[in-house]
Amino acid sequence: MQRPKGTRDLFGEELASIRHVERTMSDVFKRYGYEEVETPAFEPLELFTKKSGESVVKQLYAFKDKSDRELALRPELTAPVIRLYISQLRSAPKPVKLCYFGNCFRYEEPQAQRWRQFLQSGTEIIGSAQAEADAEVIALSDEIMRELGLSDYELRIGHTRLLREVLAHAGVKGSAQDPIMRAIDSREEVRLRAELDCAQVKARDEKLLRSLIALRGSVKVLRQAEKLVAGLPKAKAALGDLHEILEHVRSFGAEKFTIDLGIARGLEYYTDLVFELYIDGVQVAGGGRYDELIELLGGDPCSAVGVGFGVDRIARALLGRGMIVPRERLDCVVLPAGEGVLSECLKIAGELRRVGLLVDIDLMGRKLSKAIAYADAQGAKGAIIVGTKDLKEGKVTLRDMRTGKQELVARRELVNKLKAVP
RNA sequence: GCCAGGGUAGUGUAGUGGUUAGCAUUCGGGACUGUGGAUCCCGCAGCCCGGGUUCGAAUCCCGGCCCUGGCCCCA
Repeated sequence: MQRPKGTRDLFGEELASIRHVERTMSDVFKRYGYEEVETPAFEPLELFTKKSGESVVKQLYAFKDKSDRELALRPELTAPVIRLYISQLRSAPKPVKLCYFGNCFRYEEPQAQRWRQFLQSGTEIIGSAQAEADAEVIALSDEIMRELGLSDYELRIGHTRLLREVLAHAGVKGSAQDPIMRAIDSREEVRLRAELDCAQVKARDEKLLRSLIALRGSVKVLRQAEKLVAGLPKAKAALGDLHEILEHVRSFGAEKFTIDLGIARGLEYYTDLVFELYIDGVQVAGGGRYDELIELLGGDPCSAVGVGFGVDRIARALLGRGMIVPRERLDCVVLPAGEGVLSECLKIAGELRRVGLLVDIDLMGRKLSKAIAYADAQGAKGAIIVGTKDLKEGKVTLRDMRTGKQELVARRELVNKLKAVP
């Protein structure tokens, strides 16, 4: 039997790396005051089509259950978490700060760093329209990367409302902006030109737009952008928002970012701030503000900002750098030597495990020489050899697997003796 | 969905029409009936699936499945 296409079996170093990433994220989320939530792996199909339209159905694992309900495996976690908020937490004290981990599913062709089932994590701040909320989400993302030792990541920050206001000024309104936003996001000159022609954008506005999306760099580019949109108060306000967010980001202690006004995230639900995080050219996280999604999904209008992380991609980046998570070593392996000692071995293993030691025991009925080789192969620090003769005298042999030194220890002292060893 | 390159024991590989499909490693056992990492011996285990061509296919052809990567899109 083969695995379904685009899925993976996880074990060994790779799984250890993923768990390490999850643990680190979980710690940071908690430190920032987020509460963990978990939602079902499948949801009503509508939850995902509402925000992105029918076009996403072909990238969904959508199906009907035995009662003809239209369902889909979740392709991402923001919409389910927002659904949870609307149905269970709408009157919780604001802001509602949630974090989550979970598998997501997309029916796409697998390729590098892209699978049909993958792990996402993330956070959402629901109920705050303040710039400091946007800034906290960015600061948290920065902190996670630094905590993981991936401080050479690239953080790009942009603002979709800025671009949309410029388009609105040029006479392109509402959803007519979407194809243009996608073209901007693709960074393909030809495609953008075609879309702008199609929307009959005037040369002057096109020039303004092109100048804006080409802006990239430090806070200095905000000044240039301000000059460009001087005559457009709404666009200027969007820039002011971005400026304020970045001030707060710096106060939070995150200095390392690039302003990139060409980030559009066309298909997504982002309304204002947008940001993306890259490692070695691979996007590992993305986020932003989405002030319309909650209403779209049937809740009362409410602002929200959040970030999603590609857990597998981040774990892969760690492995790619040789940053392997050291495996916890067994404290000892209990080895029966001779007849009639097995039950005593099982008792010893139980006692040691109950005081928190990492203990294995030979379950293969091996002879002592093979059993010691097994203990060695498992990387155990020590072995406890339980022999017929020693046991009759109420003793067992304690062997240091590294040095090979052995000592006889009274059976009664064994637990305390081992507990004392660091 | 499309494009390119691939699929031989658990892992890594040799094998281009006729081989008991070889090697290394891993795993289990033994030499070594209470002492490991060495050595030697034994054992388990494989041609992705289905058709076709042929006296004969791991090998050639077709289809599918899966893998690696690219397009689209995205984590």
